[in-house]
Amino acid sequence: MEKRPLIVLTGPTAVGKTSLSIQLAKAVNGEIISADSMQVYKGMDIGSAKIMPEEMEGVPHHLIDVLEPTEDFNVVTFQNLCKEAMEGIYQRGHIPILTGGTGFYIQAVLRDIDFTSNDEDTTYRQELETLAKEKGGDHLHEMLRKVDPASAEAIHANNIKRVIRALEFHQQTGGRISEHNDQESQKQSPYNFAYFVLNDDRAKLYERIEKRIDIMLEQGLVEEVKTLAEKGLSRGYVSMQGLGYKEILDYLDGEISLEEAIYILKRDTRHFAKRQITWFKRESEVIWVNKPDFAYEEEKILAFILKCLQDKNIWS
RNA sequence: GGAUGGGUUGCCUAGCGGCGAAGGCGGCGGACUGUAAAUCCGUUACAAAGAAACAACGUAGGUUCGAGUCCUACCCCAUCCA
Repeated sequence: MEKRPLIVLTGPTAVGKTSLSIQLAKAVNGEIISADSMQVYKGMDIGSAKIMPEEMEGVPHHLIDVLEPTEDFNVVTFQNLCKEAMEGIYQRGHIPILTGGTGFYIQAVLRDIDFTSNDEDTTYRQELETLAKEKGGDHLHEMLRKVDPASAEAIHANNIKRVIRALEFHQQTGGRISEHNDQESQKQSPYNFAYFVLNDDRAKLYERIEKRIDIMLEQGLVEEVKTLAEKGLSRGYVSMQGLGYKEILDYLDGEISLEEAIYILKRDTRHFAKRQITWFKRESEVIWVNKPDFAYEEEKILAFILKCLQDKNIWS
């Protein structure tokens, strides 16, 4: 079977993915799928730096504004929605462009990772969470060591979320997540893809991040979060874990000053960008696009991307 | 001018005679396969392939086997009083 084409355009937060993605989509007659864990939520526009309809220039966008902030979102949901969107795009004879900064989500689709979807039952997970609170992370880690030593070796005892997932996996499937992960990591992508990572000098990137946050505040980030809070959204929700939301929520709750909230937001966004870069460095077959190499000119970057697509024979 | 508190590695801060100096922040690096904008780990004077040695305690002296820690003088900072 012939592999279908897929373009990935990603990079750390605030590098300028959105604007480039529009130009690219227009050049290749593509449709954009957002690989972003926050832009899926309605009413979370400013803090997630969501693209607005008037900025789309007629390019179709998918997976933006599809969930209420009260709903949970995770890789599996993303994977399903994304595949669905891709089917439609292929049927229309277009090429999907996966854009967004959530590396894990991109990987899930690109490598078609199998998450052995089990039921939605979260009681065991909740059990483990209370157990962790009562007996500590080391206790859970010991439990894991007994059923899946390789995972216990790989996952630090303090990383309770991942220890819990490994235990949950074992409980649900009877297998070991370490073995499952090994298998999945061998997989070849079912797509004929090109994976671009837009990047910039670290100092420049950090400058852009801080400037963007200042703009978000001017645009009314605090008001946006206040509106969400009035609807009953609190830190317990997945959506409220987003940068810009949790910090402002703390401010609105009177736990920290606005000044502190902004400081923390900027700092954590810098950290986040660094983590994204670390992720992309580890991904294989990525094409790095460093903005300074192109004198920061979007036309030059676009020309380079188009040339890569040709060389890779994406449309064969 | 006087009183008091203080000057420790990029910043904050611990230390109360054994310090080859703890911790936090920031910086840098890394992990990640159903919460991923989440969660977690490592590292951090300089030079070096590595070992050893040397590298931060305002300055200058002194006491002591040994001083960031005690004493003296001086410089600077903060607060208060004139």
